[in-house]
Amino acid sequence: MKVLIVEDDALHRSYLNEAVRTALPECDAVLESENGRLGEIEARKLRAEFIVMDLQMSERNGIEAARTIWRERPDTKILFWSNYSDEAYVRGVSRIVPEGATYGYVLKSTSEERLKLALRSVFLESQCVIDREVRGIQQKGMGSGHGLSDAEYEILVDVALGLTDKTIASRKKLSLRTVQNRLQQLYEKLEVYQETGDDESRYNLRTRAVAVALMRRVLNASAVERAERDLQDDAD
Amino acid sequence: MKVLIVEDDALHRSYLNEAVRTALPECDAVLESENGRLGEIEARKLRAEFIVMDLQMSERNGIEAARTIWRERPDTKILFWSNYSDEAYVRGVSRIVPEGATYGYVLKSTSEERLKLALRSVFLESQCVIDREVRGIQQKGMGSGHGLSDAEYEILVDVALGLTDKTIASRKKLSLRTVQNRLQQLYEKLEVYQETGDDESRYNLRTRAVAVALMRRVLNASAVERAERDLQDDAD
DNA sequence: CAATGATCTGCGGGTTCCCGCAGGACAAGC
DNA sequence: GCTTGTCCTGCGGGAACCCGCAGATCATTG
Repeated sequence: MKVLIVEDDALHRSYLNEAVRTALPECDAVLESENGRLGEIEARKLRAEFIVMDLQMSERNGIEAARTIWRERPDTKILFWSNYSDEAYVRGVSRIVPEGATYGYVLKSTSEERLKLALRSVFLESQCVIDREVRGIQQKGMGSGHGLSDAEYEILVDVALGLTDKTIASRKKLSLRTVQNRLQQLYEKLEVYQETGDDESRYNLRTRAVAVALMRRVLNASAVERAERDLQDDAD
Repeated sequence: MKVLIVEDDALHRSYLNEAVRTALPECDAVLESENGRLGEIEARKLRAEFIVMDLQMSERNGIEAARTIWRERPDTKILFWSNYSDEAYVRGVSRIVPEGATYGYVLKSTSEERLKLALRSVFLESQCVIDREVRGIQQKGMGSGHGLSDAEYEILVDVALGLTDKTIASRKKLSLRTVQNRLQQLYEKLEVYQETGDDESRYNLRTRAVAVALMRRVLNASAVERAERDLQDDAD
């Protein structure tokens, strides 16, 4: 049994290494990579079955790395180990996990016990382990209150990329008006409106929505980057 | 001599603690806070002269904490200790450092030696120490090539907040047309234009500029948050 | 002084956005 | 069947945007 660690912070890397060794005595090799790009290569070379991986790394972040790894072998078990439970990351992860794959998502702030437990649960028992806090974020998506539906999130990303309504319409095969309707929904969900209708201090709703999404951590730079690549890709 | 550590990651916190104790044997107390808000309170209570502090923390980030601390006692010596050298952070820091204050900016990836050296230089010799990599980013601002001037950065932030041209004009006491001119400059610097002028795949320049700035790390969520607070403040 | 350049400002137009109103498609329920 | 609800679509107008053209200010330089 071999475990691959993908993490760019040296301190956390050695901490993880130690945790893996003590939590999984049946493991006979622990490999390390220090960013997503190297992680992918190592995983391919190793045919790794068990990976624990950071999100937010410099070269290529965890989500992108995980996506290509899972594309090659969907049965790989991956434990994500992240600083934050931002909606953008949580959404990003659950968007790429293949049908029936087992994975975990634990925060770096959780205790060593919980981490070790998660390692055993995910790797040995093929059980998905998601931190309570992360779970909360995940469900906001469906909950009636605020929290964006998939359609709304999609359009948010397109807008954040800087596309026009018309472009979005043709990409998504929708009428212009439909796109604008969805934008309207999005504005409501994000509670974006013209503010003091007076004469001053108005907003450009489109960019304001992006700002609010950023501040609420619904969106972040790496989500935009991922969308950008997808855009370049299907530009053929 | 007392040193205050403000850092939300437990591992890094204890690593820092150790580094401070060995690098500064003349130091007789090392205190710790685990986010910006608590750090401010602790600094005030302690009348701390020496602080080493993380940027990107949950409750209140390092830049905001440093700003209030420096407002109360501008002679406080602060060593920033950050994961990234994003332009947004570098700019954020140099924007708040008071006249003649001494500070440092080192990356978490630098060696233990360099860290200890920086601790001694900043705290004992009142010498500013800025990592080479960070320095590079800092100078891009003035360098002829790309890299935004202050005027351009200012307008970028206002746009990213979601303000209208007109609103920006009245806030900055400029004519509408001037604001639009600066936007034009900004678009050029960010290399943002309509792309394939054909019929498809056009951009909304305004939001596209924000997207590009995000991807180039000129802007990030906390920069937007800071701007948002400033906006609320001078709304009187 | 004249000349050059950078910056601010106004005008005018074409385009895009924001959004109310209104009609059509389709499903669920009394 | 009729109603109610949700979603997509078109029309039209007012506002905001992008931007070329042009005049005005101000600093620098030969």
